[in-house]
Amino acid sequence: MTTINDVAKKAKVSTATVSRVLNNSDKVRPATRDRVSTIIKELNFVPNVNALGLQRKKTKTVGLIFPDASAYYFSEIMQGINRHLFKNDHQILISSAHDEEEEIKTINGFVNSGRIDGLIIMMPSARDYKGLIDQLKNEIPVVFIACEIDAPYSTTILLDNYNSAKEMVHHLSQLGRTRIAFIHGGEHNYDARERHRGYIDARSEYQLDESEELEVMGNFTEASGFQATLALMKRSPAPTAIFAANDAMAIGAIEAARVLKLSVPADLAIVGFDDISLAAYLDPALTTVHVPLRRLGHLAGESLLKNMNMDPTERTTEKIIIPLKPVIRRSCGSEQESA
Amino acid sequence: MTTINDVAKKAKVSTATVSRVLNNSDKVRPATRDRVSTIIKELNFVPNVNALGLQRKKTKTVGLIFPDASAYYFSEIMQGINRHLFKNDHQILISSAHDEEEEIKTINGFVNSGRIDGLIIMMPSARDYKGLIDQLKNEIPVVFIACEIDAPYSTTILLDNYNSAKEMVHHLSQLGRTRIAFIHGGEHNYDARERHRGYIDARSEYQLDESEELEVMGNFTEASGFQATLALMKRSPAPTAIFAANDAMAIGAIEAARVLKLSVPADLAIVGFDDISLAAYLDPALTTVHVPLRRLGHLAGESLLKNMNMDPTERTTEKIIIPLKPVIRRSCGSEQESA
DNA sequence: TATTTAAATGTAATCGTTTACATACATAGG
DNA sequence: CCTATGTATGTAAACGATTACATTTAAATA
Repeated sequence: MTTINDVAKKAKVSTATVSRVLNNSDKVRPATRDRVSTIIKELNFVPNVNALGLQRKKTKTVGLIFPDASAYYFSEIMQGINRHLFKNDHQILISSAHDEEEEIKTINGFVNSGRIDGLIIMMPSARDYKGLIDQLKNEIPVVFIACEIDAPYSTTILLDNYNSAKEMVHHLSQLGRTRIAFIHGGEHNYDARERHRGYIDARSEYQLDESEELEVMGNFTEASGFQATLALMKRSPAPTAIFAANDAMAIGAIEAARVLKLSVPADLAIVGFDDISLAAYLDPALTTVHVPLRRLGHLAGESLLKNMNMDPTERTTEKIIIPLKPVIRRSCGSEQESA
Repeated sequence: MTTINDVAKKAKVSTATVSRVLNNSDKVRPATRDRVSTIIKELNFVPNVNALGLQRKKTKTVGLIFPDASAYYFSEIMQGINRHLFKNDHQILISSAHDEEEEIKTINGFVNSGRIDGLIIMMPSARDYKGLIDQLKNEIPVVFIACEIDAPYSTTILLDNYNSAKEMVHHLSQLGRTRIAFIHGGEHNYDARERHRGYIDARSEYQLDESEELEVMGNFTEASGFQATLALMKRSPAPTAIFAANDAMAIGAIEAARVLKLSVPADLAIVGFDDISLAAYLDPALTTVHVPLRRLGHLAGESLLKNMNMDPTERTTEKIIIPLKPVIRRSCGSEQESA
């Protein structure tokens, strides 16, 4: 690996001068600058990031912690983050962990090792991280995605799951469905809980059937949506609509309806949440809630970068809630078709 | 940020002793070790990675370069890589770039900056990287995924796209389909090209219709599969089967068939490639080729780590080809149903 | 107890940058 | 031609760890 010394020697200048050329700061005589630049290119010299980090206490790297599961969610969000950070010459260091303990250890390592300048935490299943957060706040800026953590001096980005879920239930009720079932995504997932809460509140607000029988637990997979639907359709009276907490489960539900020889939406309306790219290509096309994942990622990257370039004393606590729009397609039994 | 000096001072020992405790090497008196360890925990001391990297010339970080698109592929593979590396206490630095020029620059930066100890390049659209590869080989170990690069001293992991595509065509021909169309994934994608090659060779090998009319270009999206199918069904005679180069396009094709009031598989068999999780839940369930992405990622991580722990002079050129298995479901018109 | 020997600890150079400060050089003014 | 002044360059100390080598301390031996 070529170092600044190699360049300095070959250019017959001191390392200080090379450094000045690299950072195109100060006054360097044009002739010298050219000579040094040429040699830098000649030797394909790239400054050592460890030395840089040690000296500047900045690494131009942000950490990204994400859960094991939710690969789809993750990759889309990450692409959004990456686009923005790449433009600003920053790198992303990723880590996913299985349990909370591992996560805390990882975060601690990230933060206190001088490895990163900022951190994005995507942890829908987070519980109580108070202690950790207190550590975080003075060190580096943090952005939380889909965590119901009330962390000072950090940014939290949330989807407006609650209101969109309500809106979806409202839409179903407008179409005359009064017995609406819900397939839950998992007790330990923030988004799933919020969607469920919206469902529950809407149910009572719009005076729909409120039996507990209408709620069943899934785990965000097609298979769980399939099983859940089989179970739900054994209730009597059977539900006339199913609201799945995500599209994958809705797809499982549609398949279950097919197996049960039920027509969707005539016999049973089915709606999902996420608007994955193929939702429009299902039969029937799936009514769902569109979640702008790339934009979410973009916002996260943007907010983080902003805070990284800010004096720590000026940082504020920010909460961004992204409104979501239902996408009405055929599976809910609505006549209209919208983009 | 607490440093080794803070620890040393508080424990009334030299930094050398603290370092020895950290690396639990050498002989440190148990009493001293305990005292130092306690203080390390007390101060929540984590060694600075930049200092470590500078000194040890190892960063316990591997780079991962991936294309802008293929989010689904990417996230699955990445999870596979991450699982393995996390266990071995390594971090992943990711970067995606738009064009080849950007990619080369990124790689150059990664390799020559002392940032990473190994590199995984996922670049199905790679063309001619000879120059770059020559740079790479002496620096750090590299694993290529889905690149048809013949790089010495590196590992290349490929899917057996060619043979599986042939097998799929063979299967269709066995079912009596002789006019099989192909929806291409894109000229600049290695996997897509290989699948196409398999299709072409199978077509001639099994004496099927070989008209050029039967090939149409897509771009791996549902929408392109949809459009491609509309176009294909205008040929006369129309194809009796469509082989889409990935599942997303197959889904688009199924939807197109629906619009055209064609029954799948009776009128038109449709098969895909990838076996995404919901393929089994489509109507009809999609016959496709299963691609073990996590395993691919795992293999990549494993191979890279192995090479990183190897004396550079002992490194070999390795090529791993992952065999793929067709998953026969209903969309091809086969009676049998397999896992 | 004095001496040898081994074990524990400390000192200081090193890794590759940046940057305050010191110094050399060039230009202009007298 | 000499000095003043500003500009270009060099010197060396940091950043936070590791580690050869030196030194101190403790244990073992006589």
